[in-house]
Amino acid sequence: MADKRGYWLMKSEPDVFSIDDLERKGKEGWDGVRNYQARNYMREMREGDLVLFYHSNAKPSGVAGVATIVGEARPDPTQFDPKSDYHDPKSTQEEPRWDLVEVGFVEKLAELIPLETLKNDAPLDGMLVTRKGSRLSVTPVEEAHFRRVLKLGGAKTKV
DNA sequence: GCCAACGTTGGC
DNA sequence: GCCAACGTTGGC
Repeated sequence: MADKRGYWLMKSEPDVFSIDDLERKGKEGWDGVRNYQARNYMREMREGDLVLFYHSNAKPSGVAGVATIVGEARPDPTQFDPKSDYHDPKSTQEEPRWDLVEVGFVEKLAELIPLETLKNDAPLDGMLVTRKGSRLSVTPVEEAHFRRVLKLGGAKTKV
C-alpha cells in the first residue's frame, strides 16, 4: 500500500448527469470541468479513491451516492471539440488545459442527504461543501467526514 | 500588476 | 428568478 486512499466530493447537476445515470452506465468520464482548482484536485485522484456523488441545483441538493475513481486524469477531449459546450479555443493537443477522470458507480443512497442536514451535523463542521458560497465542483473530503456522511446515509460502503 | 467588468455556480 | 460569492478577462 503505497499511498493512502483519497476521499473526494464531486458535484453534478442531476438534470445533466445523476447518480441514476452513473448506475445505469457503470462508469463515466467526468468531462467539462473548467476550473483550475477542481482540475488540480482531479489530477491528485488515484484509482480506488472514493467519491461522494453530490447533486447540485437539485430539490434538494445533497449527497446522493458513492462512486470511485476507475481512471486517473487524462486530457478531456471535449476541450478540443469546437461543437462542444466545453470547447476551449486556447487548448491544444500539445498543451491541453483540462483533464477528466473516470468515475465508477459504487452505490446509491436509499435517501439523499440534503445539504441542510450536512450543515446541521456537528461532526461535519468544516466540511468544504457546507461552507457558504462554496462553488468548487470537486473538493477533497477528510476521512472522518467521509465516514460520517456514509453513516448518515446508511451506506453499505465501508472505509 | 491592478482592478473593474463580466460570466458562472449554485443555494434558495 | 434573485443574488452572493467567487473566477476570469482584458484595459491600462
